[in-house]
Amino acid sequence: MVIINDHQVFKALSEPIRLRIAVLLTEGEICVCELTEVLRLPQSTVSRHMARLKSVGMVSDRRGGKWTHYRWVGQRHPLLDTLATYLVGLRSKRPHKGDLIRLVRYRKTKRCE
Amino acid sequence: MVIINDHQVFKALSEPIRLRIAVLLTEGEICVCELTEVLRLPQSTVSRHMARLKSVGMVSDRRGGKWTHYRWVGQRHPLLDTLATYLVGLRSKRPHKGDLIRLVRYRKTKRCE
DNA sequence: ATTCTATATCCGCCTATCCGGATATAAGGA
DNA sequence: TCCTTATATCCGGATAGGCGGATATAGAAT
Repeated sequence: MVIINDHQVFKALSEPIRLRIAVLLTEGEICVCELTEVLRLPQSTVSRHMARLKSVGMVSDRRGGKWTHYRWVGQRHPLLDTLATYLVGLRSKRPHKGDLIRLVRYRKTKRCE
Repeated sequence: MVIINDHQVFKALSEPIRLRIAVLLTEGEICVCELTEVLRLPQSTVSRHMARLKSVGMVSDRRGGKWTHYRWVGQRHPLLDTLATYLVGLRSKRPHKGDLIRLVRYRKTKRCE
C-alpha cells in the first residue's frame, strides 16, 4: 500500500495528458495500447505517464497476456474519491469527450485480452 | 473573469507551499505578511506563490492600506468548490494544523488592517 | 527457435519552475 | 519630505519534468 501525498496527486493531474488519462480511467480498466491510440501519442510517452500515476499510487496495474491493464484505485482514499467524482463530470467536455469516442471506436476493432 | 484551466489548478496545488496556503485560505482572507510569518518563508517567496494562485484565477486580492488581502474565489466554480471542501478536511492534519495555530497566535499580536 | 506484439525503461535534450536576495513600488506616519 | 512597512517583481542559478527515439524485456504465436 503506497502512502499517497496529496500534492503528488495534484502534480500528477497537473499534466494535461495525465488528466486526460485520468478521465479515461473513470470508465474502467484501460491498457497502454488503447491509450496510445486514443491519445495519439508515442507508446513511450504513454508508458512514462502511467509509471508516474502508478508511483504516486493513483492506479494499479494487472498483467493480462501481453497487455498491462491499468485501473484507478480511488476506493477508500478521500482525495482520490473526491477527484474521481469530479473527473466523471469532465467526460462530456473537451478534450475528454473526443477521447472517449475514440476509445469506444478503437475497442470495436481490437480487443486487448 | 479568468477562465480557469483544471490542470493549472492542479499544478498550483501540486506545490507543497501553495497547498498549505490554500488550506489557510479556507479560513478566510489572509495577507502576505501573515503568510510570511506562518510559513516562515521569505516574503518574495510568498508573494511569488500568491501571484501564481492569482494568475490561475484561484484567489482574488484586495488592497487595504499597506496590506494586500487574498481570498479564495471558489464560489460557482465546480472544481474550486470541490477542492475547497476537501481542503477544509486537511485543517486538522499536518502540517496545516500547525500553520493554523501559528496564524491564530500571530493575529493576537498584530492586526493587518 | 524465431518472430511479432506489447510494454517498460534509458537517454540526451529542452523547457518550466522553484529559490531567495536584491531592487522597485506604494501607502502611511513622523 | 523622509522614513518605515508591506508588497511585487527581477534576476541568476539550480532542479524537476516533459519529450520521444532507441533499446530491453516479456509473452504469445508460428
